[in-house]
Amino acid sequence: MKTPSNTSRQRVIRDEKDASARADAGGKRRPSGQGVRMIDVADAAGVSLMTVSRALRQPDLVSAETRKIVLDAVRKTGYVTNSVAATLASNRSNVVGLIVPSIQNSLYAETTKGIADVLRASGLHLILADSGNSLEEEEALVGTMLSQRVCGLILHNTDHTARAVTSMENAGIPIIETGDIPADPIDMAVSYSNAEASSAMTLHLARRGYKRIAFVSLDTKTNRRASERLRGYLAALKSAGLRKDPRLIREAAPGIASGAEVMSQLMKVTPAVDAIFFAGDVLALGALFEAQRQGWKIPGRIAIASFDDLPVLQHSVPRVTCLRLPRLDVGRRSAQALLDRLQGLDAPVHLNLGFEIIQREST
Amino acid sequence: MKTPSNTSRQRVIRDEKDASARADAGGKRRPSGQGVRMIDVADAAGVSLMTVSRALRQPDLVSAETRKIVLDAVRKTGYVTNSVAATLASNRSNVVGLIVPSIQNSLYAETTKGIADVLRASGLHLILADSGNSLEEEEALVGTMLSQRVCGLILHNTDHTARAVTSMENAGIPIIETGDIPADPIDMAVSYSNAEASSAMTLHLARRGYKRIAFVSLDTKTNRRASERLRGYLAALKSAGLRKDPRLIREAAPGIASGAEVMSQLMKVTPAVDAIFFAGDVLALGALFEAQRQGWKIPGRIAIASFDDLPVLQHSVPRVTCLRLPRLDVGRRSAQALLDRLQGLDAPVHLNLGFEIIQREST
DNA sequence: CTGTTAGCGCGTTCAA
DNA sequence: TTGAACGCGCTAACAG
Repeated sequence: MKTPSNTSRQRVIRDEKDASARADAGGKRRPSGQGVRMIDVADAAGVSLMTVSRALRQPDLVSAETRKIVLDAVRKTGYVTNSVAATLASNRSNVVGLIVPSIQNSLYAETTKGIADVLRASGLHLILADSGNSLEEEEALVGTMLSQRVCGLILHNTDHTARAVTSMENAGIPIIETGDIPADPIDMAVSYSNAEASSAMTLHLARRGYKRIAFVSLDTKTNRRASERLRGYLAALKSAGLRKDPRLIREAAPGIASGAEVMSQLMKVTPAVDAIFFAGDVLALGALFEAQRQGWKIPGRIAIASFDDLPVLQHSVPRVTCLRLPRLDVGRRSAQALLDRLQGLDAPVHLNLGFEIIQREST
Repeated sequence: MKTPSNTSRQRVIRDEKDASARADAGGKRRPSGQGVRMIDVADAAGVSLMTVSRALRQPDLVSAETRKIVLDAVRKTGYVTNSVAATLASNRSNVVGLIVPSIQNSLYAETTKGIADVLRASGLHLILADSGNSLEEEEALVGTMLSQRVCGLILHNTDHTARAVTSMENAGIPIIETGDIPADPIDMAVSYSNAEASSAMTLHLARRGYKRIAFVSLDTKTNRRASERLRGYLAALKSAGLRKDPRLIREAAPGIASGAEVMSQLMKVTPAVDAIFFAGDVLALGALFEAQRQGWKIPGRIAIASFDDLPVLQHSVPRVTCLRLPRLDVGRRSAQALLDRLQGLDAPVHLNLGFEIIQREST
């Protein structure tokens, strides 16, 4: 994405000012809370260390007055639980690992949010990392997360290296895969089906009378979600009795500019195209802007549908027909399944949360 | 944001299928890697535990052949470092805490990405949480992160409760604040100045000849970044010799729909307005769509500028004049400053990374 | 209800 | 270059 050529830049401020150093910048601040151990609290309260431990973690097992004395001592000393030591001693961790393909992508952020909310309500925390869509990177991240002794792992991906799979199988913790319905899940899966959703949208377009429906996605070779969407599209074409036209099937790099480019190309190479299904990223948005620029009426000249129901597509001109995927819910349910399993409950192993088609002005 | 009334929903699939339970769903998988301790590797390799520890962490201190034997044993046993125990024993942690106002907001995601990348390159990990713009929630999160013994903390916020500040001051770890230039930083700060940026954009609009410049932001009472932007706007008005008109100053909820709503209101109540500076969130985008819908020419009838240089504003019709904030860089530099401090270097205490104005078609 | 004892798995520090 | 003892700060299990 280059800066548009009609852009003039005004550099207003562009310097780094090292503010005058703080007196204590070297880092010799008094760790008045850092070094306080549970035993210090116990001494301050005049009780044993175990009483402090109980007062903090199982208050019911301690008498009300003792509890008060202990909590006062905690406040006074500025004690902060050391959950590293707690994890080691109890062999029970309270952090969950999450690996997403890209931190920046708002779609994953929604799932992340759902996960974080549910976990926090149960006192668990989240370690987040992104694989940059690389399986090798994912493998490395799985390793470091296991080394952190996470109590569970959630992956927004269903393809993994053999070694990553082995590590996870051996880890003895709940593993959740999402982002698609895996053929052979490692442990549990919570998602929607990309193939089903893609097929449904294609059929929806066919039902509305479109005959030459183009399909645009991200790279199908390295991205399972993209290839599943292509599969769904092709299946739908067949069942709708439309013929497959290779010129109408495209792959695009992520990004708005890329969507505009593909749109422009399709219109030039195959003017007979009457609908385009953008099955990924923000491609549909770029196409929409390109159409505005060129004066192509949507849906008069060309119809546009998108895979994800991005907020911007709900308010654009025209509003864009989309699939609505339960991304937030996928996050919540994933976290819940993980919690259930941790509590020994029989958590559901597979969960297909489905999707909806949102018909709007663009088709 | 309600679903537009012209939307018809087609529920295509909406069920949860509990797939037939896995044979071992109860969770009795063999933890063949989980229970492997360093001592087991040592036994397998016929060396002492310490030799294994060295072979893994300081390979140079071990002879080449011993190293090979140990690494083979590690592979054979499926050993995974227990960094919980390592942290406790060495009193040195390798996770950094990050608290952002909202995980879903892509603006924060960019900074998060910059942080994650730099940290990973140094073998550190990230614990992420969002405060939901609540200072109380932030205080709680600071507590839990300190209890995890993070080796550093990054906050995308410069306002904190007194107790949160005290905790952080006492923690004895590097603390980085960002999102604005704090008047009295806890430790280090890496950011741009919201007031400066807002002022610069307002002056930019004035210089281009706009006389009645409206200002729209998020809630200035609870959001320091918003109030700083308002301050910058007011200062710029004064220095440009424009008078302040209360009807031209608005606050809006976050979201595209909200931006459209404010745009519509401003045009109705004060038709003389000739430019609007949307100082937050995706408000400018909503305004843009509203203008498209109403047929108001941009910038002929009304000019629009935005605070953040969102990708969508770079490709919209028209392209929107924005401030470009170094969000990715803020993340990278924050992480770097933290790393420097951890290594005992004299890291810069304050860093003002500045900003640029990107003049585009909308003004 | 409270205290005591014995580790959790590893790194530090020393000695060999 | 390698090994042995000790302890990191806390919890589990039991005793009182």
